[in-house]
Amino acid sequence: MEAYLEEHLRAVLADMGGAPDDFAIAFEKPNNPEHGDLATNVALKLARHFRRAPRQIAEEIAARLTARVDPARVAAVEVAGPGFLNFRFAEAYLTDRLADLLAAGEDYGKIDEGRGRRALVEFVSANPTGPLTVGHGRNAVLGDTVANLLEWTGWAVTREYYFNDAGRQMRVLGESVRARYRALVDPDLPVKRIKRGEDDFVEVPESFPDDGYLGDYIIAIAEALYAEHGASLGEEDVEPFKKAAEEVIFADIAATLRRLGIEMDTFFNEHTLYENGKVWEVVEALREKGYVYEKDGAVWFKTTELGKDQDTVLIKSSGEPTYRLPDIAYHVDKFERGFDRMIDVFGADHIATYPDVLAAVRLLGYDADRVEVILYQFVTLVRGGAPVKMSTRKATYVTLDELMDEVGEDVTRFFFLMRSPHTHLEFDLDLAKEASEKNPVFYLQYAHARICSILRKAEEVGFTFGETPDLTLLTHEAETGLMKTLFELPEVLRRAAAAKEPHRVANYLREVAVAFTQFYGHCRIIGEERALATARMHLAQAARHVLRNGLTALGISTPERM
RNA sequence: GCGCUUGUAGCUCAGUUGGAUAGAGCGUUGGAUUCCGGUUCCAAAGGUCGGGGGUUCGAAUCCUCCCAAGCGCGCCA
Repeated sequence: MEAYLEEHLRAVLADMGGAPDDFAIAFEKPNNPEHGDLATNVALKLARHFRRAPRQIAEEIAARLTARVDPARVAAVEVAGPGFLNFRFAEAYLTDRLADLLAAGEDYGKIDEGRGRRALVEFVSANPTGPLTVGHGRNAVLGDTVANLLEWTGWAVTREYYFNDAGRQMRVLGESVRARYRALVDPDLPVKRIKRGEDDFVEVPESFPDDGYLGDYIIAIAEALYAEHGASLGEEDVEPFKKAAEEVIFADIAATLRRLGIEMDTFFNEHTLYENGKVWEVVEALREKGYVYEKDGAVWFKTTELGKDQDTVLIKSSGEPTYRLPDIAYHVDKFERGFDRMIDVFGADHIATYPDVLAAVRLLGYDADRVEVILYQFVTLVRGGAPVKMSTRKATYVTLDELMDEVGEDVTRFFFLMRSPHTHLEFDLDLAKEASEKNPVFYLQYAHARICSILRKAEEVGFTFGETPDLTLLTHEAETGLMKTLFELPEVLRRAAAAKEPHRVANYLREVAVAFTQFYGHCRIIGEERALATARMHLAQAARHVLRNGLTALGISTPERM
């Protein structure tokens, strides 16, 4: 419709003496229904160009446009306010689109904008040092849902998890397990106390690292090792302990993700970047460009020349790279794999690192604009009205699994999605548990279940989808209102995907549910005469498709009964 | 001190490319319902869009200064 109107509008403007060459015509959906179905401000924009009052220009455009457009599509062109042009759609246009929606069914909302192009979404990317926490949850759900949205808009998407199992973190993890294991082998070994928080101490074996991981899962891993190997594990080598911990923890992470409906396509181990030499190639390439130098035995990246106030270290004087270097090499690898778009999801604490990575990638000749970052603000967990400090190492966290146990998988996903990624998310655990019955996700699922119930019942009393409906019977305000809301789905999904903001879909679905309940309140199906009932059945079915497709894109289930 | 993000109703948050009377949920108050699912609906009250200045036909939205909060600013990741 917008393309149709734009075409005629441009023709009209040409007749009136022409608009500037680069003149953009924008349409918007008015908030106020009295302002029609679509509006444009072209007359306001052109006031200066034509040197006439906007209102006067609008009148002339409206008159010329009315003579051109097909009355079966556009019922009215009106001038309002300071010079807006408001368009009112013809009923026939609505029913045609409803038929299209019903024909598309479970594919309604899919567009092929990204057809033939490949996107990589990298998310979660937590090192396997412990179970996923609430903080990871926002990352996981955002990444997966953005991937879904890209798929709905035609992209071929790869979901990737990047991790490092060779660094210091992992060594400490192995040492933590080993210390617990030793205590099992010899319960009489001396113990010490580690401070976990204010007046909160934990008793650990003496060989336990001071910055070790205190979670109970470490003890469980040690117990499993003891059960399997007895006292036979060589205690000097930390490797078997690390390996065992990594395996167990990764399996746990994968299970948590699966529970959330997330299936990764690839797991990328940072280690491969050392094995294939990519890391050193990056250093040399940057050195050739003149952006690398050595000082104090370390290798530095001249980020000051890129606008930062300090240079950054790529390789420590110990010879060990900092995380930044493999990060750069990793992104180079992504480019070499030929992705058209690369999306990184990470928390606000990583804000400082990615400009370096992008700058390096750009220096190496890649189009850094293809790398997009979803930077989400932190989740503050609130329990009993007070914020909970969370640390994986100190095991003072709430795991994602615990959260799902408490509020359910669908609520967990929806909760992380209903707000813009760049606002701080206050997660009140007590409220989340207690309010589960009035949680917005239930409202949406309930609307869907109710539609299913109505359709079941309608079929029981003899109405059927086999009959071709006469959709022109749908003229009630609640019916046309519902239709107009339903038709927004493709555009909402497109914009949500483009902006990488799933919360737009969540907000929209609420509008759909509201529009449906209004329809439900005013228009009955069972009890109406056959033709009208059949038409309304189809409208309800259309609402069901939209709710289902939208919720599916968000990764949320759509039960037929609740 | 510098950088990024945020500041909108009592609370939690939407607000698209600068548009018309700034919206929703929760909460509060009042009301509806013999009904296809009461996990429902309707209505009211509630606003200095953090503050000042600027840009223009028009600003919550863009620019600038100030205030406040979160995060970051390491040869940790």
